[in-house]
Amino acid sequence: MTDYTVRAADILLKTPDLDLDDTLDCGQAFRWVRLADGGYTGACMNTPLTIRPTAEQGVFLLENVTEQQFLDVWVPYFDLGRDYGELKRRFAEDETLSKACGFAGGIRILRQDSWEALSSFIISQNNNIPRIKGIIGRLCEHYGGYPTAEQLVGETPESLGFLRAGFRAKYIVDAVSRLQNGLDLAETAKLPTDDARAALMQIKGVGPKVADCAMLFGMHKLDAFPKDVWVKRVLADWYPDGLPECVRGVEGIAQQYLFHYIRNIER
DNA sequence: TTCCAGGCGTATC
DNA sequence: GATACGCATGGA
Repeated sequence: MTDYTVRAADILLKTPDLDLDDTLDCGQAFRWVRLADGGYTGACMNTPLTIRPTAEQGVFLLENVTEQQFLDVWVPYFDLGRDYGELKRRFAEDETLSKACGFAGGIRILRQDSWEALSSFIISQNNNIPRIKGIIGRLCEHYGGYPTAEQLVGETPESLGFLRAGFRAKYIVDAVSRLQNGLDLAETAKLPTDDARAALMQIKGVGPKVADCAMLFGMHKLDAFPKDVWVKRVLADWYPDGLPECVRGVEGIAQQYLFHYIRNIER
């Protein structure tokens, strides 16, 4: 379902069901910057990438990427092993989901680094997307890339004042401390979703919503279903009796289509 | 100016 | 367990 060719220092990727705006600017990752030609520049932790659409539908250029790097980093990052076409056909039996998939059919769930996702969504709480991007931008500028938890050891809410993250700074500090004292995100990712959620919620500032975002976007646990203010509206308006059968096991993917849909039609 | 944002901790019942 | 309120900051 996904084909690619090596072209000089670049990779030419041919894949259906990917749209860069839908996937890289839909509120699941906060570091991708849109370029004038519709391309994006960003990174997975500290592996940088510029990806651009080409004149041909469904064909993308990944610049300065080796074949090894493509296979090791970007195939998993863009979840290229999963058939989203098949998924959308399953979702089509539900009227609202069908509309959401029609609105932005090029959404994919990125496999982000677990620490980057966890810390990003700690920052996201009671915050808006432009400002989340600002805080994370200052963080990366200061550390010359997204800092690992180890790099943040020794920081205090005061020393992180330059982020202007407000009350969230102390939550980042607590997360770093937990990771230094036995909480292992790679091990947590192997737990059943309910157990992983409980483990993450030991961190101050991590409630059910942030935990589910960390699991969905940073651990690729597709049954995690983050309920933010927008998704609560979706549930109240369209699914008062619960989610449809067709999303079972991949509730998180459905969540992202619905989140993007309601955010863009209700404004 | 006021309201609100990909929520959560705390107090209170 | 449910509900009410404060919280840092800044975009709209």
